[in-house]
Amino acid sequence: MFTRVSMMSGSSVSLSEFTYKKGSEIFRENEPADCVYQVRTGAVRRYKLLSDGRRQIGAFHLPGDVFGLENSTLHRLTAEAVTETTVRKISRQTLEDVAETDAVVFRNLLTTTTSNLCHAEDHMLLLGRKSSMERVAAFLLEMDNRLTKAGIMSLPMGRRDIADYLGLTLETVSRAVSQLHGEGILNFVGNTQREIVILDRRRLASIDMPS
Amino acid sequence: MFTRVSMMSGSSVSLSEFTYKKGSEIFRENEPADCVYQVRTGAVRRYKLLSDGRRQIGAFHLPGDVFGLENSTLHRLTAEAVTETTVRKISRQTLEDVAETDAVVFRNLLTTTTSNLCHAEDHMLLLGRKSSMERVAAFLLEMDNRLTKAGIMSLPMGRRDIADYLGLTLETVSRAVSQLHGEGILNFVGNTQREIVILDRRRLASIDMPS
DNA sequence: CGACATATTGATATCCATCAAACCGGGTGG
DNA sequence: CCACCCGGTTTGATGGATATCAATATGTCG
Repeated sequence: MFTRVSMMSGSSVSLSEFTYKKGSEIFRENEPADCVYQVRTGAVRRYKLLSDGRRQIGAFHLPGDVFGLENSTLHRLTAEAVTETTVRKISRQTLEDVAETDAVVFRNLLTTTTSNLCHAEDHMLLLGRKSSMERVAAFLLEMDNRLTKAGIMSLPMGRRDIADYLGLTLETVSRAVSQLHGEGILNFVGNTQREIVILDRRRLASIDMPS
Repeated sequence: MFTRVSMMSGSSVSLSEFTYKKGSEIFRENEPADCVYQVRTGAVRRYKLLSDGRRQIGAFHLPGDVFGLENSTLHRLTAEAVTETTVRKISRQTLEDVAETDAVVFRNLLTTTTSNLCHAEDHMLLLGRKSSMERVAAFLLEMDNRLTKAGIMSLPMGRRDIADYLGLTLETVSRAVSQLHGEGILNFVGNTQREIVILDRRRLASIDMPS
């Protein structure tokens, strides 16, 4: 479970792998941020809650993504495994010690944080200004880019998670997907509603970004 | 106009001050990101546009704030002066050279980026899940924290900017502010609608975060 | 004072949330 | 193997919050 891994720079940090069952919590908002994580398999949702239960998922993390890097000593969102998920866990302190002396590691920290910021900025535009159909189209294209293999996209998350990511209700998401199916833009494969083939990326993209 | 400023660490970088007239553009989305900026006086809005004119302001930057730090070589939002604004401009290359050898400077870069991410994460919750009244209350409290002097908050931005920040229309913002005024939670002073006294922060906070 | 920008207020429309019911697949146990 | 249940999804009917359209008011600047 413990290994030593070089960080492309001569330095190395110890890290360990963990597996989380579907739905289990990885860390909670306002918990001490002791570790940084990298997804190996599965998927993670990071979200904020209001006291009455309203939830906003800020990001999904898929294999390769790094998350849990915080400024303060506390996590600012809760992280949960969407499906069975394995992660690499790196002690924050260890990482910072290495970063202190290794500019490449430090630059990677900055790059990771900046790309999270990038994503958040795009997502604010979606949440503040896009229609429900535009949101769903944007979501499908995002996931298509990140996890399509052999033309089939197998979504790890259910309609509820998608809705809470897009700032919609699950019914609205379902209706939008049904409509796209009816218009021949996507198809379902297998017997779950989570395996999707996008037939017409061009048309999806024009829904996302109306010209 | 040019000065040398120590960065709390023995290093120094050259920087220069610029003034932008109300409404003028500081940089545009997808322009090369050559410089990093710090607001000295005034206010800056950073936003994204859709092709049909819908606008989402991702953040307002007030005196002291750093903005324009990007991952790639391109800016990802457009920045404009909300009012007459002066900024300090630092060459990105210079900053990176210094950061290379000075861990304190590098850490400041990371801290700045992370606090921008922090703000974006809070704002996604607002945009995705809060009602119009909750958004306006949250906005007033945010601005109150950041720029109230002597009990009076003088908003640099108009209703249109507030609306585009909150993902609402300007009419909805205006109605919410009027309602808060009618309920005795805030008052206007002077003869503009931009100078506001918050009379009851407790009540505003309970609107923002319903318990 | 007059012209223009900005803000408020009112009337109506629309998109999406809410409430509700049916559907579907998967697992469990008889 | 089938009956049942259960979580997740789809689909339908209705309502409500906010957008839109429009008019008036207020403030700013020449």
